[in-house]
Amino acid sequence: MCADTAAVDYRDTVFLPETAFPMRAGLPQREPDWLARWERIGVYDRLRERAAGRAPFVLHDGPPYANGHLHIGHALNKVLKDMVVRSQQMMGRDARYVPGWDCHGLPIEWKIEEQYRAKGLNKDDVDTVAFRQECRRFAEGWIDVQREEFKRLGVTGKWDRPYLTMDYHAEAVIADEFMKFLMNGTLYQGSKPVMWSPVEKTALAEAEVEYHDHTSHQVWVRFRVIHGDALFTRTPTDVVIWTTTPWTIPQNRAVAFGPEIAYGLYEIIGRPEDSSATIGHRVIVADKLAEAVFGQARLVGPEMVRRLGDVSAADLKGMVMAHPFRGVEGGKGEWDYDVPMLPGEHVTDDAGTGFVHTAPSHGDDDYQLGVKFGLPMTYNVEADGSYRADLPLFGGQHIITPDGKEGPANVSVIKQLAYTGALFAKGKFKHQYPHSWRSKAPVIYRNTPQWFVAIDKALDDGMSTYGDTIRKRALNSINQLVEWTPATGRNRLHSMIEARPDWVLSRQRAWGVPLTCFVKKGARPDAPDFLLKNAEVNARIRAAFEAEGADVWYVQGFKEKVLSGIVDPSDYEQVYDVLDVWFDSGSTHAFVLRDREDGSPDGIADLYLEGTDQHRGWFHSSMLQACGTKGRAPYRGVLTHGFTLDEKGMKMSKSLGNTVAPQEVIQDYGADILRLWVAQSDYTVDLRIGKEILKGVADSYRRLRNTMRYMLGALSGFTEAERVEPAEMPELERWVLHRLAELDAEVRKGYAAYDFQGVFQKLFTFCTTDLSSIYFDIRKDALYCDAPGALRRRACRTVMDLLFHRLTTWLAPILVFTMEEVWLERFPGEDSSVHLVDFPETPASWRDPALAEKWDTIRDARRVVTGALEVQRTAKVIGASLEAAPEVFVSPAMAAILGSVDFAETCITSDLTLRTGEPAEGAFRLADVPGVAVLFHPAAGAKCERCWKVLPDVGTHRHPGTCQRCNDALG
RNA sequence: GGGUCGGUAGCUCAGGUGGUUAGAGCGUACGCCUGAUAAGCGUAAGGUCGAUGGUUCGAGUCCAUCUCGACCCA
Repeated sequence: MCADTAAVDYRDTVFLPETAFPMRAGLPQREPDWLARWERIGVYDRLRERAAGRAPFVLHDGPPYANGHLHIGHALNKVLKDMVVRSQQMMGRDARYVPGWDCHGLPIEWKIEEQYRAKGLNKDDVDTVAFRQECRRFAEGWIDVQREEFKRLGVTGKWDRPYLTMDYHAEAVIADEFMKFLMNGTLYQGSKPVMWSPVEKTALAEAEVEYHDHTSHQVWVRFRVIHGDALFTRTPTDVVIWTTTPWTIPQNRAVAFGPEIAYGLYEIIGRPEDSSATIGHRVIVADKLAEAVFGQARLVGPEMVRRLGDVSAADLKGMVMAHPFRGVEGGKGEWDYDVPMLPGEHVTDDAGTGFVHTAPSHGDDDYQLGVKFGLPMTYNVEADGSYRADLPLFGGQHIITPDGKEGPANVSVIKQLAYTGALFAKGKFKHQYPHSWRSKAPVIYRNTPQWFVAIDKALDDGMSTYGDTIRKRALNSINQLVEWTPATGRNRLHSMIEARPDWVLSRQRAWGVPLTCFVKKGARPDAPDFLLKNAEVNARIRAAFEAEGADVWYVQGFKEKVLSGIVDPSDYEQVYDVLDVWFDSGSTHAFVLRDREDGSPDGIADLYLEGTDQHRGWFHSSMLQACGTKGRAPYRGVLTHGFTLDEKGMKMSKSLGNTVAPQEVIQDYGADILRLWVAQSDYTVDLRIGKEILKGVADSYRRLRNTMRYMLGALSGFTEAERVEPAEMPELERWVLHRLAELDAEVRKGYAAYDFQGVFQKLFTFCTTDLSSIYFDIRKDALYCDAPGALRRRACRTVMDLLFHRLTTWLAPILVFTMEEVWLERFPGEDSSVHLVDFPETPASWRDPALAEKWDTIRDARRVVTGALEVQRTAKVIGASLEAAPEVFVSPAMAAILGSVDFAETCITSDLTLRTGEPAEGAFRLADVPGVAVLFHPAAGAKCERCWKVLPDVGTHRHPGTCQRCNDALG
């Protein structure tokens, strides 16, 4: 070749990949366009039409609370749901998804009250209906915001007609469901202490209080033993209790001791000058705490106190004390009852005296002990934090004043204790004490009448297939009727339901569905006619709610309207408590699954999917509710996911500054990256997210995107006329088809098990290790350089087409935007969408395990060849593998295998020679691939200017500088 | 404080009923290619499997304790 003869540039004759599909996605900018497009086409509704007649798959949405922007946990939850719905649809079901919102409840009520206060208004002065309507408008506002945020994640569903717990129909059904409990006899009125804010005159949930430092009074109080062993009664003997809430002393009904704690009997033998202690009196306290307790009363040292002996649990059991105000002047006999000594597991000797003053109306442990031993509840404290007016000595005094300050009650009680001689010691005590979130004022435990559902009451409702009580039905459902993902969910819910007490339904609130019932005036709660149970009344209530919503309950004259003609309205009182919002959401199965045409045929969902916290929440309340009204669980499957944590596995919090907002991820990377993060994570445990993790996800995305892009480029101009039947394909193509058949089964199995991580990991690894590094790499030569009509090239393009259909659809439930982009690049059109198609059928005949095994062997041999080339590359002998023509020494059996395929092509070398003889000296081997040795030789000949292979015949053809194949291809 | 769950390479994850040098992909480093090019291919480094003790011939895998973290309760 003459130096002045410029090499011919064959670049334009090579069939390079051609595609407009950009390497960089630009997801944040472009995703909204696809969303708009889906909305225009009406993808969700169109799928419903097309899927008519298919077996339904109903994922029932757990309603998020309509308050505030979405956080990453919402995003995780909705994306998982979306991947379930989309994959089930594409596997042939009619997968419906009706999103919902939880609308009633305290947080919204607060926001409105806050607005009132800002305007100088008081909630109590405002008409309830007007107040409720403001709450409704507030919820509506956030529903619109959240709906847009959910849609932006690419979540498909019936967004234009979601369900709301505040829909009139929903409110009617919730009331109706409640009345089922009224009618079946499980509803009863009881009372229990709840956290109560005297300032807001309302009960608070644990989540509504915050703990702050607070300085309380602390008192040590003597309870005189009046019955028991003579040892404790013949000489004045006191049991000493310690409390930081002196105001609860008038409500004392018992003293609790710890059965495992060591107690001692102590005699007072000395006293400081100004002490009120009486020499000769005796005191019982826990030994471990004795020194500290006597120290508080300034009785220090052996000259003041002497230990007389042990007091055993047997001594204590059966002991009876007098209330410290027994017989007090002006007490009018109020406290002349006996105070029993009771064993309590909650008592410790870590602090106090080893004895716990028990006021069943003012503490949870106290209440439990009271239930266990039948202690009477007291009703001494009013809603405004004052003692009831007719309480002797203290009537009307405030514990907490209306402006949140301490009232006189504590001091009055302490003075009275001192006056009666029961005050052993007193002081101040700084500790963490619950305060109202909103008013920041201290709260108290206060006994309040509440409505309960008895979960162990036998029911006679004809729905006892799984048990005759709510609890039995729930436990049997958990064990027999529900599939749990992951399996640990079963035990979790089971142990909770097994141990739970009766369900408290009532909240003293305004924004909710009222407990639609009436009580007989003057009747005791345990009287048979206490609750009005009348089907006609119920029907009227339901009809009224259906027409006008639950607000009508609060309209003047409603009681008369629904009761007149049936009973005398003046005989009954209307209940104004509202239902716990968990009852609302626990009833969604009724007004969504049962009542909507896009619900489920039997009113039971195929899947409930929520975070693990919902074992205590929605899974739980839905279960109890349905067991009372349907006799079984409202779901066949429950999937739980973990919580989202920061990169280090720590909880996210605004104060730590480690939060990741979905809006930011979408803005920086796009929703598909967020979805891919979900798919790459193990949702059965807690999930981590942060900068580095997202960067990794974006890297994976780019790798995958390029694989898709290459496929698109390779398929440029592909027509059906090129298609080749598998039987005519080279083995390499048939091996890819085999892999597709394998993957088809794995993908379907994975999606059916909601194993998105497994599905994605398998597909991603396939794209990387099988396609990018093997199949695509090998077939570049054929794709670029073979003549368009060449069988090998046609086979490759056919396989590319089959790959395209499978990969785009298999990945569509995860990467909803990107797969649509890929799909449209090939199938543009106004109505075109990957989301309108199913996973393609993959012929079982593509499976060829023998071929797969053979290609495993070939790939092992290939690794030895590449290894040998790598040595030469490092030694700068060659650069590209096409510069080599190695000699490969193998066994005859291996030679038969390698000889049956184009092994040079497989290794991307220009030539290759198989030898069955003894390997040459210095041949390259790999330890884990025995029986294969490779001796390097440079390829002989010249580099074909078109295909870059180095071949001997280059330059001998009509087209200068080409090899035979390229010369022919050029025509 | 109680119940439940989890802690395997920098990251995301595999590792049935205990058994040879603990795997994959990504990332990193280095090299190649420059006709997938803000790409592609190859090679390599990287893990006392949260810690300690125990059962066993042998433990990431079983048991106990501890530790860290999460959720739900108190």
